[in-house]
Amino acid sequence: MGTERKRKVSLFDVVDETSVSAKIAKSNGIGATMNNTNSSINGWNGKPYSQRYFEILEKRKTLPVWHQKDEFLQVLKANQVVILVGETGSGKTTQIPQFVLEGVDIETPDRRRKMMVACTQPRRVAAMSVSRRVAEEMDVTIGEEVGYSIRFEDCSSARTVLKYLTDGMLLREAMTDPLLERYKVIILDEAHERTLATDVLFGLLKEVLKNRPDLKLVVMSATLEAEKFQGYFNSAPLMKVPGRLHPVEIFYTQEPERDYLEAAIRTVVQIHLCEPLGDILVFLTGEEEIEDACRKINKEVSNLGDQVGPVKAVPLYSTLPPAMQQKIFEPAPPSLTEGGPPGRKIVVSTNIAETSLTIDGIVYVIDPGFAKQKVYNPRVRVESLLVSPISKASAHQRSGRAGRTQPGKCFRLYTEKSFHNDLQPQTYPEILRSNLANTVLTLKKLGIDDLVHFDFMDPPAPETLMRALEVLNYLGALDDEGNLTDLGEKMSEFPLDPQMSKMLVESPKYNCSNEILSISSMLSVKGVKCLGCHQQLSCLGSMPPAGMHHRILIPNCFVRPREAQKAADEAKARFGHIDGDHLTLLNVYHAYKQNNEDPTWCYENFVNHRALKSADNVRQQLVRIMTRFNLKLCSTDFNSRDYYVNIRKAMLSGYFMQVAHLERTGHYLTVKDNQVVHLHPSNCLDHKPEWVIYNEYVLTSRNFIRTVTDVRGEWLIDVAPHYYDLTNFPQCEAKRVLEKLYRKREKDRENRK
DNA sequence: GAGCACTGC
Repeated sequence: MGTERKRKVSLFDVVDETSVSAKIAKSNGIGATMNNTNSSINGWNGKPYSQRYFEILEKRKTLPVWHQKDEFLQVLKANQVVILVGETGSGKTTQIPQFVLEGVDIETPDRRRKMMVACTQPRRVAAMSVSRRVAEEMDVTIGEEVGYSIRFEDCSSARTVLKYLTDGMLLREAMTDPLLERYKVIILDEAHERTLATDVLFGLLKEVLKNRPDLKLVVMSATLEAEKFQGYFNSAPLMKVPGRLHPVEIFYTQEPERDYLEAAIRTVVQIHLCEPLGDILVFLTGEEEIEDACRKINKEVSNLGDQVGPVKAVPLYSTLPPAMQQKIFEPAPPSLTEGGPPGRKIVVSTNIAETSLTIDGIVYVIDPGFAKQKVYNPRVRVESLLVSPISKASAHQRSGRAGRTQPGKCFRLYTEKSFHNDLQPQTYPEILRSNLANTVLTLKKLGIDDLVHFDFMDPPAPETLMRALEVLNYLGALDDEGNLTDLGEKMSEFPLDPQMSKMLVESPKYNCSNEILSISSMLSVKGVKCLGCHQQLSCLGSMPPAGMHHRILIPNCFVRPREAQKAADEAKARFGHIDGDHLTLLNVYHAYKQNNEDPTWCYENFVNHRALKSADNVRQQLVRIMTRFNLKLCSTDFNSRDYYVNIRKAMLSGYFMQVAHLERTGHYLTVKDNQVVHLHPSNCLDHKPEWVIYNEYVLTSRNFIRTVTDVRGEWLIDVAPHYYDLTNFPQCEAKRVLEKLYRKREKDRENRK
């Protein structure tokens, strides 16, 4: 205990910088080489430094983190794990990895190859853009000494010494390289976001560090949670880097607000009337609410007459197409009259503006204190979205958005008392809010056998883990002892849910892996709903003219513009397969390929070209994995009666736990769980099948099952007899039907004899 | 006859 305390304190002691850097330079190969060679030559690629390098270097020297370089390297040298806390603007994401490269010896006995430094990011765009920036700072070509790796794109080479990658990607790498032996230092950035992948990496790295004394870990985080990290990593030293944000004044309401939407709009108008120039950022929970608020804001302000400056309220949410998202970067509208009051831009956004997207020029933030958050109910195995209060950390992050370019103000639409008493300190980490079937499969593949004693920073509910183990056991990925089976090994390699991976691995047995690949890919692309005209969506046209926004719906890949609903429905009907939505998706994919992936064809047929292109991309990745396992790519003859039957049976091999039965009352009940569900109205069935297989269960205005296909009761007992074992089945109508089917099967067998 | 916080492999 005494030594730990001493170690922590020493971090904040004044360090004699010259002696430290001298020691560091002496103690390692790279730093020494770089210091000793002519400073006009880049030690990484042997080329002379460009003029730009020195220009950027001057800017780098002004970053807060720059002044703690020697201190950081000293701490890193003395410890295996270092926790670094730095607020926005400290420069930690770009600079710390470069410091590491200077201070740590990455040479290997094989002089031709060096070890790497990895820096993880929760988002792809960040991995890409930060690595580009750092390559520029180091004056090297992106993809050479500095690279990045994200799904579908590995921009790195044998020369790469610093690699930015998504946290999910590092986890994938760990599956083939369990000790992460290519890396000398791993930096987990944005650790406070606590993504599922980061949380799994925490536990995994804690194990790996024991077996790799030469490996070092740097955990970088933005907020208060640092002490929790410190506790988790055996009192690793903590270093703090100041941020560079302007001060933000916080205001609370005197009384709780009954209607936060109304209060938010009222606050926007008040700011606009009373506060100096500067743009406003409003946080709301979802698309519908955001569009509504934008309309109301624009209307209310224009009703105030021309004594008041004009406003432009722009929506921002992830499913808005990129071209529409660009609108948030347009300048505020000019004053209506010469010398009249100036205009103001108002961005109304979901949580996307909290972390993923930064908008400069925001001076005012309005925070009603809510966000839609994923919750998982292990009992019914359903994930759903709930509007719930945000955490203190989240509120802090939101207010910080007001101080990026100048001092700002944040209006919290709740009382100060409520902030202190009601808000949780941190957002519940994702691992506590998710279905963990896929995570458990990954952990098993990573060699973690004892999940109960795995060192999670926040252990998930035992019931969630039990559910995950149960699902994987039913799927045959784990045996009864909980060990990974050969099937499970293969399944874990697919970047998909276990049900879908199982269906893919089994599909050659049903002689339809080509078709199952297409369906899986189509199911993997998310729907895009957006505003704008049809032209724009089809990727053919440009932005719609101002004021010409129509509401458009695209479930999965289908486009349905409000002004052409009938034509769109007719187009969809042409692809429709009466036996179900999965088969309809297959038809769309086939038609897309037959028409040479032509965007014009997509436009004419009301399908989203972008979605199909991305499905095709996913498909190629899945094909590569199938080929690696020697899983046959095959199809049943299209003219055979079994063509669709085989596909539907193959689907059941993975989704036999997602089946609903039509009761005599006319309602569907999910099998075993006996939940009342309704076919989602987007389905293309022309009848109500007795048994349906569904892709997802969504809780919205009612319990819906979405993307459904007709299956036969007989297939259930053929494909998944272990799950449809009636000795372990709740009393219900479905059970009685299945009993009959089993009896019929018995009789048939006797007759044949 | 309805509706999608945000990521990631």
